[in-house]
Amino acid sequence: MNTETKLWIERLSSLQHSLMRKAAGTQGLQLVHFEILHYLSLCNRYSNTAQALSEYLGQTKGSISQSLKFLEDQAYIIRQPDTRDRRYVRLFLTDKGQETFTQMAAAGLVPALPDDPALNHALKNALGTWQRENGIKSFGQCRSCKYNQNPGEGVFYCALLKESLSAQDTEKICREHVFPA
Amino acid sequence: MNTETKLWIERLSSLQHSLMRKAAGTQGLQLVHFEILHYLSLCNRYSNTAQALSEYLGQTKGSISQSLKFLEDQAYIIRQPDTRDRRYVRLFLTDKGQETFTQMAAAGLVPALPDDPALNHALKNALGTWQRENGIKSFGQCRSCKYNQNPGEGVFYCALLKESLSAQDTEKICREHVFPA
DNA sequence: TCAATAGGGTTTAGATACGATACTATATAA
DNA sequence: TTATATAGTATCGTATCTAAACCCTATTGA
Repeated sequence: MNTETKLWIERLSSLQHSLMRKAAGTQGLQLVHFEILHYLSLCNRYSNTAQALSEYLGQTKGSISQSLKFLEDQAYIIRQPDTRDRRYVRLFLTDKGQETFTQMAAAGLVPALPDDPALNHALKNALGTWQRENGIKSFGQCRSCKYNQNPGEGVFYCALLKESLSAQDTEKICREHVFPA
Repeated sequence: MNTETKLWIERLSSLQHSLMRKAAGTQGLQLVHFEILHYLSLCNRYSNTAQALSEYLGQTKGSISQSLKFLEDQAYIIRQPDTRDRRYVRLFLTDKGQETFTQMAAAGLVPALPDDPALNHALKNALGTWQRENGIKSFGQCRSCKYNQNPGEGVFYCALLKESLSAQDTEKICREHVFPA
């Protein structure tokens, strides 16, 4: 069993946690609120639900539901029932929510990292391993998903959900994301 | 600003959080208790204090103090005042604490990662950058610290605390750790 | 057709973490 | 000797978290 890699990830993880907690505090928000706004600014149109958030953040549905209630009361997000499958409640950032998140991110409160392709590659591998061994969702970008197809120039297609995607769509993170084998 | 690297680290971080929370739950412990036992099993003899734990886990002293009280009441750790500087209270795992932690770790409840030297190297760089730019402690192993010297075969010396270290000592993580420039 | 099952979401209650503050005690510096 | 800095503890109010029970909707299959 390797311990060193986990050590570094744990360390980076707890550092990022405390730094983001501070950043959220400057806007009168809790860490989890910042994380939710962050997720909603990243996820695609299939993944903007409470359940997906619960899986992404590793918290129970109930806890997420409470946080969403707070964020809706404060007008950071809106909740809209899905018209096709009325079990789903779709989540959207309001202008206020988008602006608040952008401010926090742009204020440099969250530390930047050097852009290292080798690091990205290695982290992807590590996450892929966890995903395979623990049955956990990876929430990667569509363009790194095994279901993503590229039939023409700038045209993409999701073989799982059977819908066409724009180039911009493939930058979003998705609940159904699976790494290629 | 690079976003992709941070995304992967956030994802690995929240995954590890929820997996470790589950692992702790199997022993009737909270996540923070598991993290404290973990830290105490890793840190060197200069770093086994409440203050160091507070810095390592990014939580307030008060919160850590409460958790330590619980762990001492349950006989997972003992607290001993330092004889030289009586402001310090040194923390030690009891046999029960060590055994409990070993069980959780060995049960495979915490996912393993592939041992990737490139990943370790890249993570070290990222952490070093954060450390320099945010004045945050890295808590690395002594053998990767700029104060660590190697005057002879298997003999090490800490130039900061001016004490000699064994090879085993240099595997421990230290509150005073600083990456070389 | 209609029960059975599964999935998404909410609510509630109890436990707990967290930040802030005040406080004690020890060591170091001026 | 006084002032300052550091380590730790105790307490209180707020808000989060988990777990469990529950509701609603969609799908399955007999």
